[in-house]
Amino acid sequence: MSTRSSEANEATEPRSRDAERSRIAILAAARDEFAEFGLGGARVDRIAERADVNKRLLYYYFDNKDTLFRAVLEEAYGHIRAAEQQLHLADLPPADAVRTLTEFTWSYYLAHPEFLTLLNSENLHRARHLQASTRAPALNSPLIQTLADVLERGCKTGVFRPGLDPLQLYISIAGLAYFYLSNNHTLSAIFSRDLMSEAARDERLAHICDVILRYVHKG
Amino acid sequence: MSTRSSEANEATEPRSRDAERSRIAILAAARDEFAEFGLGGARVDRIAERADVNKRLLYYYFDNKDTLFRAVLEEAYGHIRAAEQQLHLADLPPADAVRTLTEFTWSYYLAHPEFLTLLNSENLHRARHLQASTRAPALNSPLIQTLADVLERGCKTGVFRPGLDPLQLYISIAGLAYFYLSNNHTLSAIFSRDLMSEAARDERLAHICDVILRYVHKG
Amino acid sequence: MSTRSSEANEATEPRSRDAERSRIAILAAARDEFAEFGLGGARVDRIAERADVNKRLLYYYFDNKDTLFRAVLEEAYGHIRAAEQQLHLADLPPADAVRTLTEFTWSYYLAHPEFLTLLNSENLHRARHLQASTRAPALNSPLIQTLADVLERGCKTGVFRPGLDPLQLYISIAGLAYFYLSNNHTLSAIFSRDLMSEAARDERLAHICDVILRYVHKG
Amino acid sequence: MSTRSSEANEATEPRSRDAERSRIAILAAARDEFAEFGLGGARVDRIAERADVNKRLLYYYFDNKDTLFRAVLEEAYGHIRAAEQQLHLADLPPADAVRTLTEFTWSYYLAHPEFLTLLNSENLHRARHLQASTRAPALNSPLIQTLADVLERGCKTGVFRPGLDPLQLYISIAGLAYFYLSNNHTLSAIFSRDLMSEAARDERLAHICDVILRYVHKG
DNA sequence: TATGAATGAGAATTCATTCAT
DNA sequence: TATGAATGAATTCTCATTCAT
Repeated sequence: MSTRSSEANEATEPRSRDAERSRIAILAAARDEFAEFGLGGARVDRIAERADVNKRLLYYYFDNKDTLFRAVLEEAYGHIRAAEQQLHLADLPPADAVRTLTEFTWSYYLAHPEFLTLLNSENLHRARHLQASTRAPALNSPLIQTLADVLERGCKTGVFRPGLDPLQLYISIAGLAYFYLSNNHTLSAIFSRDLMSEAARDERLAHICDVILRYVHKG
Repeated sequence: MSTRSSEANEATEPRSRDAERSRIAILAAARDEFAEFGLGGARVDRIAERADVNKRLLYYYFDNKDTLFRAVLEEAYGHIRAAEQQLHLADLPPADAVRTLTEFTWSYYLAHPEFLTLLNSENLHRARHLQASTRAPALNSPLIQTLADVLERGCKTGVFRPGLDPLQLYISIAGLAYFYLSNNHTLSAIFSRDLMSEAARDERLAHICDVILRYVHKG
Repeated sequence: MSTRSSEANEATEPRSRDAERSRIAILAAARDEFAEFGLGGARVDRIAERADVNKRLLYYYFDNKDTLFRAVLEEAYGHIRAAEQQLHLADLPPADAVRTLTEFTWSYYLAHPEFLTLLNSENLHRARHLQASTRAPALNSPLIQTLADVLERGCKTGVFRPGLDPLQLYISIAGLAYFYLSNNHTLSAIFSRDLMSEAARDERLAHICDVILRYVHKG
Repeated sequence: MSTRSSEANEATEPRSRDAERSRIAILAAARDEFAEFGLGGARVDRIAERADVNKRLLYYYFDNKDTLFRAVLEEAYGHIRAAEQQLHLADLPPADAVRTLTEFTWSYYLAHPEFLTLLNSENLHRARHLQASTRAPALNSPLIQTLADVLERGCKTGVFRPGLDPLQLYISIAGLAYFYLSNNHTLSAIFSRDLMSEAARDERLAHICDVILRYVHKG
């Protein structure tokens, strides 16, 4: 991200490099800890340990546990938004765009389980960290607009039904993947099935695509 | 159970000394506390306060916080399963049955937000309380079988597509409602919209029904 | 002790029998619990459990934990004193009497490890239960007088040295056995040896007898 | 370690912030508390008070009460072992060496009653702290070897009997002193005598020396 | 004589955070 | 920028004991 300073600079600003490294280590450690135990269950001591920095340093960079959680959250949102941008949905035929988004959502959640638990924690706390975030507006998914455009294109070309709401659709795409993955432990326990086997996962993705595409397609 | 004294007497009784009542009060208080703060954030002291019983009594009836959480969880599952049974889906035409289940799921989650947060907590803990529960197998939703029957009936009468998987369908119905309600705080924050207004809620339910019914219907 | 009532009596005093049985069960359970965990570590709940009586009953028969401990202690002393009486040292030749007492002391401690831990507990508490005991004087070992007689007899017949102090001798006999058995765990740990194997125990007893008899014997 | 400020300054320093000093203060306080009340009866709060440090600090330096007890135990053993080394028994004539060790043991136990109660506590807990101690092997009394050498020397010079076992002898020397001092409260209560008066103590030491020396001497 | 329910005081331990350098 | 030492306020849980029948 930040353009690393040249070696010449290194001599003059040796500490800024370490500083940045420490910050990043702390954030990564905090993300893992919060993801694993939730905000309430996370331990500041463990975060420091994971980051291999002195606990006091956490408070130097971040004011307190909540601020740190907010930073982790912002980064998590930033990360998925950046990935979404890479999909370039606007360049795809409408049906491909919807399928691509659906598959991406599933894959992202699967690859980033921490994102799900972070969101669960934040919702338990009524999104108060997000509300306190100045970066929150920037986290607003521009995807909704992109998706709106896709739906409109699809409608005009006659492949999609008219009147589709991009926000509802987005939430549905997310929900179909999120619930399965986030609640997989209770679901597996209740239904005595392994929902995370490769076969089960493939089956679920196919099902989700089926649900979503049938929903948007005309006729 | 015990012959409760008349209502007139009840007011003057110094302390209940009614085991069953105490147990129930504790469970209800614990459910509320766990729902509001999660397992980690819940405070035993507050549960006792909410239940208006001596803190020590919690440990008399339940061994510890985890056991109490498990009891709450078992009761929560028992409650929704009982409600599901009341739908009598087997007695309805297939399409009505699917719509009824979808609406019920939405309504139940809406009326019982504690169920969602309890499940989130349990998933954060990898369903370890459920796994320790001897009552877990009984919590297995018999609904899946009922739903399988509904789908088969619908298929035979030509209104539903063949090859539908009841478990996938059930998870989708749940997921479409769950995600919206459980994550409403972050979603509202990110999209700067009030997703819980009556209009928004009605709209979401309509959308969900639309998604599900289009998915199951033939053609 | 108490002459059990005849069957005829049983009908008229059925409860006194159960009562006595409960008392005895409590005492036995308390003895085991105190022996295993010490006074501080003993748990009233566990004593009730061990005795298979309601916890409230402990307080019916004994006022509190300390009183119960005192009763256990008194019984323990009474038991060893009674056993000592059975030795009939006065009827034995002096040397035999000393050896018999030494062997008995070792054997008794070995067979009644609870006696050692009870005494340790009581000493940790500066013998305050014993001081509060009205039965304490009766626990005074009449053995000291008997031993004094034995020593005098031995002295007169020329087998023992003159001037031996029966109390010192008694304490030495006890100490040589007590320390080995009471501290066997730390000794075993420190010296990496199993001091409680049969061979080790036999060896110790032989050593103790050797020490004591050499001490009392003339020349 | 850290250059301690002058004594003049010491008085004005608000809080020590001297790790080593805090650790030592805690250990000393813990030793006294454990000695007085046993492991079970000791209170973490009181230890902190005695040490004049924040209770939380105990957990900073020692993980928990058991670990603290182990540390106290290790130090207590280390202390007596160090003192034993100072006796230089190898440099004394055999008979003097045995007498010196006997007198030292008595004196040490008399001056360090905490050592006795600590051992009693540890034995009540079946030496589990010692077994968990990595320093335990180092606590193995090298005295046994020294004593073995003394006995051999005495045997060769004809003053001691052959075949004496140094471990048995060591345990006997310890036991004769230990029992009298550790159980002095119950013994005093039972025999209605003050066993701790100066005269009584001198008498006991003389008796012990007599017993031990008669045992080792030839003829 | 017996018992299930209830409790206040206190126990060890945890935790986020600050101090002092 | 970094850190070891220190802390107050909880937090879960325990324990002997009493209540009410």
